[in-house]
Amino acid sequence: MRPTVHDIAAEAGVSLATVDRVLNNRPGVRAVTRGKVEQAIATLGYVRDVAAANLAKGRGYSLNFILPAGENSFMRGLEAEVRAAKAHLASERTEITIRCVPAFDASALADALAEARRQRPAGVAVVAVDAPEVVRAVEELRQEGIAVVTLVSDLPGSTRDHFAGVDNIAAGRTAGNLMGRFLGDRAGPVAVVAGSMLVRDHRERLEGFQAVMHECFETRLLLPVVEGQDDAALVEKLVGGLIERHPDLAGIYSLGAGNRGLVAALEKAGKAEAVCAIAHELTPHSRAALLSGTIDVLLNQDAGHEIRSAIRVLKAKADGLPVIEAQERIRIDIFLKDNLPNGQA
Amino acid sequence: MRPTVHDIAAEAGVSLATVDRVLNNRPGVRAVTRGKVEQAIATLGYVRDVAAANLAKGRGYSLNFILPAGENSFMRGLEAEVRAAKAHLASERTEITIRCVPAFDASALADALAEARRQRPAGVAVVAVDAPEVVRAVEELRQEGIAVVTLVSDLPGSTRDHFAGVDNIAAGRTAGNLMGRFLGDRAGPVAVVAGSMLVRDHRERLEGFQAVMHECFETRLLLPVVEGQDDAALVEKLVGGLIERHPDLAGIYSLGAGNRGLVAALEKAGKAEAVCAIAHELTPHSRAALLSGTIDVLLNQDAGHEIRSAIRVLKAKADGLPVIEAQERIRIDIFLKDNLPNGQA
DNA sequence: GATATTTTGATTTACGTACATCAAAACTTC
DNA sequence: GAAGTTTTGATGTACGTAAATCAAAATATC
Repeated sequence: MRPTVHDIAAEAGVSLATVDRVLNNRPGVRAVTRGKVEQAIATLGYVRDVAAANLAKGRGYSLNFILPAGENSFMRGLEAEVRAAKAHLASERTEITIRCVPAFDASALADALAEARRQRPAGVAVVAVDAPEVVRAVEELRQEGIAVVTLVSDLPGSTRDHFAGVDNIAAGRTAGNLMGRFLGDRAGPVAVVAGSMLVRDHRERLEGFQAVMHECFETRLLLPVVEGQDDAALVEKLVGGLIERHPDLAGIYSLGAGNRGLVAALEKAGKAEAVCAIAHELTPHSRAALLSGTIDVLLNQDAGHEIRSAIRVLKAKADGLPVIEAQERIRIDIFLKDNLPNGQA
Repeated sequence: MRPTVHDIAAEAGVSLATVDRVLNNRPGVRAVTRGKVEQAIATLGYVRDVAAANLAKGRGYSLNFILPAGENSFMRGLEAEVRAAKAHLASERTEITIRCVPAFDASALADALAEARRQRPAGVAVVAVDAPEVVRAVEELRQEGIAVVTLVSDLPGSTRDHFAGVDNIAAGRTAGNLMGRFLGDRAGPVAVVAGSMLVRDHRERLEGFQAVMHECFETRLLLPVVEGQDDAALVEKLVGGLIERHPDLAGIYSLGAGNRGLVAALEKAGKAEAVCAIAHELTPHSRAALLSGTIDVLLNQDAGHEIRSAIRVLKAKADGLPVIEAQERIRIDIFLKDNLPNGQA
């Protein structure tokens, strides 16, 4: 049987009340007595039963998730994962609230954060927009002792407790490495389609991609970046133009959303096979394109992992517990058609 | 506030005892009354507080892990992850016991399973050896209501509750796809080094690799498989021989262990750059070789994820709860030097 | 050595659920 | 409608910890 507080009291030769004072570091215990209790804890190997403790404290965790609204299928997938976690955690004294705000709108996000603060949750997870007013709103949350985790897109310059997302520079480098190797000696330039250079993760992916191309495949011509605003129709038009202007186009790296447009343009031009296409995020559409061969590689961040990691971290921070960084690292999934998971998404 | 059993009783206009009878489906409740209670549960949105319930039940989970002994660094990594989980779960009424048995020894494994049965744990996780006596031992555990999860290597033909490991056919296919694409038009044959064809996961990786090479890169010559017994010295000798006999060797797929030998042979022959090497499992050595460029791709299964998944599943099964298969799928990590995690391992 | 102060003990209640007991009420059945 | 059976209520204890109260003991202060 695991030792309880009673066992500690007996072992240390003190009362239950004193053990409680030591365990919850309340005042009124002499150093000698505290030592005896700590000794007993050590020899018996006592560990506090967190479930019982939370029950006694009447503690619950209330968490707020703030996500961008809109059609972005990755974000909608994220939201679905939050809802799934919410259902699952209902039995574990954890209550989750979801709030959607217009995408890329810093002031709307700052307002949402201010409102979250009024609800005094234990923690807030937010897909950050990189702007000063957002940083300020986060700081105010932190000052009230509310834990903050940034999700997918980080907020440097703030004191957020943690970032639950992938290393986008590494993602871009990975795309560059694969592009360079897949093309081998084949001639022709490589194009890059971004969503918007205003978004931090896109900037970082581009940075990584260009770095590797310059370091390792310096003879390959990189065309100037075009911005598709994560909009399928615009992406299709832009990629169509690229193919027309560069009939020998060898590869395309699409580091934002709007993959439907990318796929449509490649297939209409009959370039599905000839052009090596690397894109981001596994969705039903991108999955189909990977299987058909139009897309050659998909880089992905697992939304479910990000959400569950964010929740674990928020709870730990709310309890003042340490976080195991290695366990919370979100990996970059590389999907070829041969290692696609069978399930949904 | 979340509703409690008391709220249900009040809402349904029955006593606490009746609510309890319904919740834990004990006998002695008329259908009408049961209906009233269920209605109240639905309207109030009651969810049982599992922490409080476990506390009341005095329930704890005792889990047994049975792993292969020996020098295999992947297995030692697994064991380290089990120990880490054990420490972490001490505060959550979960007790983990680890037992190591000689590798590839079916009867020793069957004995260990029989002994585990005597301890009557809630669940057992085991790295299976694919043999009839092991299947029998697993069946006996299952008949006593003990949950069983196979780890890393599955046990088809048994009624184990779950397999926590990667799809090794997909892993082999992935290796084949990458090998074919990385080589492109470069001439030369490809060699495969396995550990032993007696081991199921090695057989499956080989099967996947060969399938893709034949389907998609049919002009590429595949040399006959050599078996290195997961032994670094033997692997080094075998690979050295391959390089001598085939000066134009283009690629090597090492689907087992003994990567140290692979790396040594390639580097001694001055073929570190020329030969495309794909191997399995991220260890300090393979990591270094990936960074230096001797190994081009590492496929990996995350030991920590496998262990934590096994624990979640065992607990769920012990409670008779459903498992979210999508959440428990163990992915195949593909590591290039650009997306290596920073941490340990 | 009397008084003030700090430290400790003993005891109680609470958290939300499980489980047991015994009595009371509601039904069957003939 | 009496006897038997099933259903329901009322109540208490337990799980391991938190938190509070008040009294008792130990120590410090002058």
